[in-house]
Amino acid sequence: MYEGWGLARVPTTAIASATVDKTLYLIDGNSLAYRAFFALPDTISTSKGQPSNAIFGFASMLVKLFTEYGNNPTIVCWDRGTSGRKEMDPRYKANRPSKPDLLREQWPHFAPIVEAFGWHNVHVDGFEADDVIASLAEIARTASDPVPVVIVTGDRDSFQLIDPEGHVTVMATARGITETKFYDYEGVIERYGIAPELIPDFYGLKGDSSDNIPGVPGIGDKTAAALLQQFGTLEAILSSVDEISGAKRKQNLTDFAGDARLSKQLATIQRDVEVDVDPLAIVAEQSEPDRAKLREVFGLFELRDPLRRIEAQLGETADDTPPAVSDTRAATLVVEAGSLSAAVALGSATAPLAIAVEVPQLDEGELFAREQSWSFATFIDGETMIGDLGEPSELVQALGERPVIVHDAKALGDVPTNVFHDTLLAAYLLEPARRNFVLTELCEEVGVAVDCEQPAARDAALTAALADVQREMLEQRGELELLDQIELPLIPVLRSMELAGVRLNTKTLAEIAGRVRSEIATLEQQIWVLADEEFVIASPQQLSAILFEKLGLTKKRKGKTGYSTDARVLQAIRDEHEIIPLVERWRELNQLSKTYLEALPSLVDDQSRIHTTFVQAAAATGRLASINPNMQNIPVRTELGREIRGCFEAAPKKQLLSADYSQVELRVLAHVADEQVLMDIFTAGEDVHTATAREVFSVSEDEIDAGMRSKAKMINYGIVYGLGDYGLADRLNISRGEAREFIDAYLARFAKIHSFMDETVEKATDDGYVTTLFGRRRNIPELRSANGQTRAMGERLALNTIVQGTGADVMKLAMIDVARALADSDLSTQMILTIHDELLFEGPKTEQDALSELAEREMVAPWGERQPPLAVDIGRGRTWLEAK
DNA sequence: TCAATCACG
DNA sequence: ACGTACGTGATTGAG
Repeated sequence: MYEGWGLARVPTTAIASATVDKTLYLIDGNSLAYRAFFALPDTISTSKGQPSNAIFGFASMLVKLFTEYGNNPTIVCWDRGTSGRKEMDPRYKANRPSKPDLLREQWPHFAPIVEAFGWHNVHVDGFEADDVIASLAEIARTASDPVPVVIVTGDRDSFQLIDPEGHVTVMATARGITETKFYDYEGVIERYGIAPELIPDFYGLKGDSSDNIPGVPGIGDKTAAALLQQFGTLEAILSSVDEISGAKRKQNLTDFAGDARLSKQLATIQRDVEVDVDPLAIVAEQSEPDRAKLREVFGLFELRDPLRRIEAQLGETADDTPPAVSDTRAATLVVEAGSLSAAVALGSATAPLAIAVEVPQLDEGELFAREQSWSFATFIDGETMIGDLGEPSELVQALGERPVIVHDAKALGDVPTNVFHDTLLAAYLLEPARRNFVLTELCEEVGVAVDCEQPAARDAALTAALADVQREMLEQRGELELLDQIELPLIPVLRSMELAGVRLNTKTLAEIAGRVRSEIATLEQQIWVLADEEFVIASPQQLSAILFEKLGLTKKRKGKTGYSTDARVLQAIRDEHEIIPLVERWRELNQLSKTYLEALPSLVDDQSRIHTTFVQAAAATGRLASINPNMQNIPVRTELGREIRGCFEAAPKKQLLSADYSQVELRVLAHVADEQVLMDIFTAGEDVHTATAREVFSVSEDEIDAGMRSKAKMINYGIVYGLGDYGLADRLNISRGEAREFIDAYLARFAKIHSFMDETVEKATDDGYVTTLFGRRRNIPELRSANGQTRAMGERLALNTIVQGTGADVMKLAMIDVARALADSDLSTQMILTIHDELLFEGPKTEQDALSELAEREMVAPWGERQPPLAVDIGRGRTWLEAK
């Protein structure tokens, strides 16, 4: 038996014939399509929300065949009814559920994929794919000059077609679809203990539940194989029942002999079906894949990786077919070298000019790019000009007020004054859950291509063409305004915050670090003593071995690799052993030490300031992300965490001011659900958690204790995240029933929230997506999953995306307004950080009163007259800790 | 490269 | 039978 796809494992017949003859591949299309569908999550879908998991899996399989076995003559066979076998026994395949809707939708698209490879689709009315395969294989096998055949399928009954001469072998999908096993004659004997031609007898005895073949009761894999080994065939077994041990088994074989014979017939694949293609002619012909069609069909379903793989393979075959071009304006490009000023003067001064900068490729071992190694290009109306730069900011400078189209404007360092369109941000709005936004890939997907050798010129032309397509798509989705009014104006705001940075008191931080390091060392020794051995505390596997096996503590949840040792588990077993509190403390200190105390000091500039990078195209909900370092998760909750946060401070003679929205997400929820009770709570300026406790527990204000408030707080957060009773019970340490009662009480008291949730889910399931109050859209393919758990996830995503996303929209608008207001004022204060619902400012103390007023005003402005109003809390101080 | 863990909102 | 609240990024051990 051969495992895997490796070329080295192709049966010798295939290798020997590769130069002279060719191997015929016969693929069971139905089997592969079904396998692909069930092996891959049904949340895989195109950016338009079309399910594509089966298409992806099916195409991946064909790509694998092509790239690893070469372009062999290939015929994909499809079912067209089961009538032949159905007439024998109406039970046959009777209990098979009909094709799932999500698969049915994808069904028409398999055949074109096959054709794009230059391969053939075949079906015969009244027969299943394996009958057609068998008949074709028979022709190939019995030809005067036999053609080797490889059958590709997920169904085991095809094994009966394997011949002892090695002409016919089976490549069977194993786990998933990408993994396969090769079976030849010996391989089947090894696996089943019987020869391939006895497979029908085998199924006659044991039956096949998936096809509803009855078989003989009480006989499974093992017995069937053993009996066949002993007696040879089903008939021989049935006529020698007397020799078989076991009264019950004897009886069954006698009583169900008819069923067994019928079952064998049902499992026997027909080899004499008339097929109107000649496999030998197909072997003789020399078909080639249609590159353009491959790009088209793969592009249609956004099969990026498979397309890349097949393109790489085709590239080696020296095919010089130019890429398919749907955008003719960009098709021909005359590259001209020019001066910077000439390049930015292309076209009319008010028309958007596309630009691209070529990043210098560092040679191996080279740490810095050579000077003058940046090149750039500008493009408009088919005209392009290239040139060299010292750095990108020269180009940005020269552009002045000229409207610009660019991919990732913020990455240029200096942001052009007038960014008309950013293809990165547009792509993000179109597919917010996407992870990579590579210009050339985005272009390929929408059918935009440019024939041009010069990289910068090509990218500039691509950017221009892509922008046109994107603006049209955004317009149709109602998201163009979101780009023009929010994402684009935000770019320079973010860039100036990145440049400003935050000052870190490295001296204080170093003191803390030293203290923590020694405590960690002490803890480590104590933990090792208690464990009676030295081990890597940071390894969950080793820790779990110590805690749960060596010390025998109570195991709680378990994950994929073993028992969980996370904070909640440790807290639950804290009293069981004195090692636990030490581990908990070690964990806290080690985490903070590694992530912050040790890492941050190396990131400061000569002003002792840290500069993060805000990623505008990261979070599926519309929020910003912060990297290198992440300034949005600086500690604050624990004592040590607060000490660390206290190390972020204002520059000398300056102060920090923090302005954060109070409960934005709950306010957004109250608004979008139009829930009057919740709106009233906010309008009255009440503490929302206390008020929620009052409403949910039906008690008066003065009966509410801290415990009730914290429970209400959990419920409030839970609602925003889409909680279930189990989750709430887990967090509140109460029974599931009690949690259910709380949730029911909440939804009864805030009835509009309940109906909003129901209506949102219903509409989102219909549409396939949700939108925020400001029109930001996110596809939720999970809602149409056949899996209930996945659907439940989709429901939570739908709700949460509206609330979290609307909050993000509001904050982005606020940042733009605040930045504009600051620029229009005579204040020197700078906005330096954004942490989802908080803005951090740094400036002279004398400006803080004016700043407070400005920040509050501009932060609530985007919300307009909506109810309930938004509220902003403001704090001031030398350090971030004091200001919060 | 992935899973586990934990920092934040 | 299974798994259980949304969104991120950084670090680490292990395969």
